Amino acid sequence: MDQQVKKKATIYDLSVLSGSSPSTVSAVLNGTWRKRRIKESTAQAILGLAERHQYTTNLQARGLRRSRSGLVGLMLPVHDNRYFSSMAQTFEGHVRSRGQCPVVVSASRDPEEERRTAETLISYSIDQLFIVGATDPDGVHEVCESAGLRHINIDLPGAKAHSVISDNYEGARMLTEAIIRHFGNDDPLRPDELFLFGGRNDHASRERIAAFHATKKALLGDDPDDGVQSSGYSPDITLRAFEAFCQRHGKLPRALFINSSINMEGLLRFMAGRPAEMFSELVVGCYDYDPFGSFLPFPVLMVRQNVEAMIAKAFQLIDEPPTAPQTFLIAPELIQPRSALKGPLDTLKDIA
Amino acid sequence: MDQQVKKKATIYDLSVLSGSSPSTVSAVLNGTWRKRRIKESTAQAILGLAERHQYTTNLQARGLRRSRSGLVGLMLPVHDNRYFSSMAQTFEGHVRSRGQCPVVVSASRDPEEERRTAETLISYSIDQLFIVGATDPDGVHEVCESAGLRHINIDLPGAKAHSVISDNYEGARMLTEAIIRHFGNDDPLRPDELFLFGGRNDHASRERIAAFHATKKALLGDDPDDGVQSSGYSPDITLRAFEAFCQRHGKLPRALFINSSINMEGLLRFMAGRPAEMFSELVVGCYDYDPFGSFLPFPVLMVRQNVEAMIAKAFQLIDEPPTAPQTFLIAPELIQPRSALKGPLDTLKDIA
DNA sequence: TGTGGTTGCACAATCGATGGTGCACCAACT
DNA sequence: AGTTGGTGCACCATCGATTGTGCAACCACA
Repeated sequence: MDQQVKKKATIYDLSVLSGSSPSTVSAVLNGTWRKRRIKESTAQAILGLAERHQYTTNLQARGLRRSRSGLVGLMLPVHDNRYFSSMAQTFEGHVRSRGQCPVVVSASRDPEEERRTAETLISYSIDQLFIVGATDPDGVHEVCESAGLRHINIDLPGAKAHSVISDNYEGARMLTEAIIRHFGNDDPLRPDELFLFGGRNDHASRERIAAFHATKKALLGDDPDDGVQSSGYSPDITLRAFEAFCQRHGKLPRALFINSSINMEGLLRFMAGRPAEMFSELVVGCYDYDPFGSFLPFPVLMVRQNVEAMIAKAFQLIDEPPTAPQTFLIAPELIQPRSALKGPLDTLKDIA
Repeated sequence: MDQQVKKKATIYDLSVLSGSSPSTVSAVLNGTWRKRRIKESTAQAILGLAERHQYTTNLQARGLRRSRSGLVGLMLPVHDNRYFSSMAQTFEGHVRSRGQCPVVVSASRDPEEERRTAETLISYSIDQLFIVGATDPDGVHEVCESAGLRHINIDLPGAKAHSVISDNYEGARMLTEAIIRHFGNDDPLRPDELFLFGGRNDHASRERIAAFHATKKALLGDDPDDGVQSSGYSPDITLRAFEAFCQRHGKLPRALFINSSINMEGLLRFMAGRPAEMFSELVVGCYDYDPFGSFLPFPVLMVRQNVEAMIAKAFQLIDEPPTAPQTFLIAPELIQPRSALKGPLDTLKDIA
């Protein structure tokens, strides 16, 4: 029964208790004591005291002095999405294995919020910032740059810092081809039976749309002008796009290329309340992998972006001495329908 | 073209530039200047300077002085799961609207890691900690308590701090009943045709299992002893549980109660590679809601825990003066198959 | 005994902001 | 003239750690 809200022990407390100076205590506790030629026995004594008094370093004080914090930031567009949440999961593993503290925040795809968020993190002297799927990566770059903060873009590239992104063109090419081939030669797909939903004016969408277009043209001979229905990264807008489409055409197309799992949720909303039969012939390709999405009642081909490789590459790059900004492509993988892949959670141990 | 890595401006820089003292600058910049009877014109001058020199407060310094940081922590078991990631999303909204900075980290359901993580966050002087689904809430409590940190349990209750959890008994009761009723009277379910998979020795699992048991008994007259197959919170262990079950019984039961979406992923793994027909008669109830999970090729009844209400209640409690630890139940909701509900992302604006 | 090299540590400045206290100055009033 | 009561701000200690520097004490050796 110690006193309830006992103030945390500081190096000064330990200094008094041990009879050493605060600087000695500090050196012992942060591991630099050999360099400072502190006697082994002194060190042991202080370590013992620290243990007994449950000393923990005040990291704000250390951070202030060293002007870095041991925090490493990950800025996501949103949390609530398997693609981004698996990034967070993977990121955490990397950061922890380096003995630092991960900090994950989201910025809602709002350029203003992205910059504000970066600024806030900088005010806490974070050591590095991983910028995922930013709407305005170069805006965030400015903020980081002027604070001398190491940073890197992931998922969506910027012009002013290194970027690690998935090979969206190749992924979309594979996906489009797989959708088309799925129909075989008996009843082949016609150009006006395959539409792309989702997407926005960002690099990933542009690449995917370009590959979609080119692949359709190459394999089906044509791609009508209205083959792409932009609907941002919003389930509701995507829902409305499907409704509008049905209004115009009387039915859904036979095949869909869906730009992201978020747009895929728009399709779910469209399905809700409509008879399952309406979708029994549908074939869907979805850029992004979601285990549940892979088992829907119609064939869903998915593209799994290689999150582990992207994060690993990003960590490698962020430590290297700076060079001219470059974009690195990571190959994604085509996933067949009804696939339940392992994810970052599988590395955690669990008990039954 | 300022110098590349210009040091950030401090109140001392502005103090020199403005001819005022650092304390005056500080007061102006943190908004306490009226209380300190600083002249309006002085304040304006300093604010102008701050603007021009892109001053931003060093939050580590402020945090050191005030011994709090403006950071609010959320400790999750894992990120990569829609239940927890929607918590993170909702949490962020609340924290930001209070002008603080959210920090989301995961602790892998490992009691040791949970305590370490809490300790790290405390070392950064976070202001509050929301502990979600902790394996050892009371262990984390000790750590927080002895640092005088306000904290609250969510999803899994602790004995030593307030807890906000979903009403697992009632949720599981509704779910079990809905599964049973789903079969109607033509070909009613028999007691040995409904099994529970997943779960562990935590409060939520125990409640759900109890309700499952009681409801089965009440509606079907009996519940055989092996009606519950614990498999922790791991897709792979759950997969193996399904395989073992099939080994023993030659087939899956007609109906499944699945303890969480993580265990549900175990079912997906079991489905992968097996013929779809094997599951055409299956009826599943899943505790947790996942939009994609709701549209699987067989009926999936789901229980959506009311994340928004839980987080809101938690924020309310954490600000109240402390009283004896209490557990608050939040009613979950039974979700019919093929439902695509709105989530926290729907509050974000998006452009097409 | 004097010189030189090590050992082992203490001293003190510093990181940037905060907030209690004190004080000069001026106006108004007795 | 002396007292009272604002105004408007400056001074300075403080939060807890880090780190460059200085210096006694001791040993060895000539």
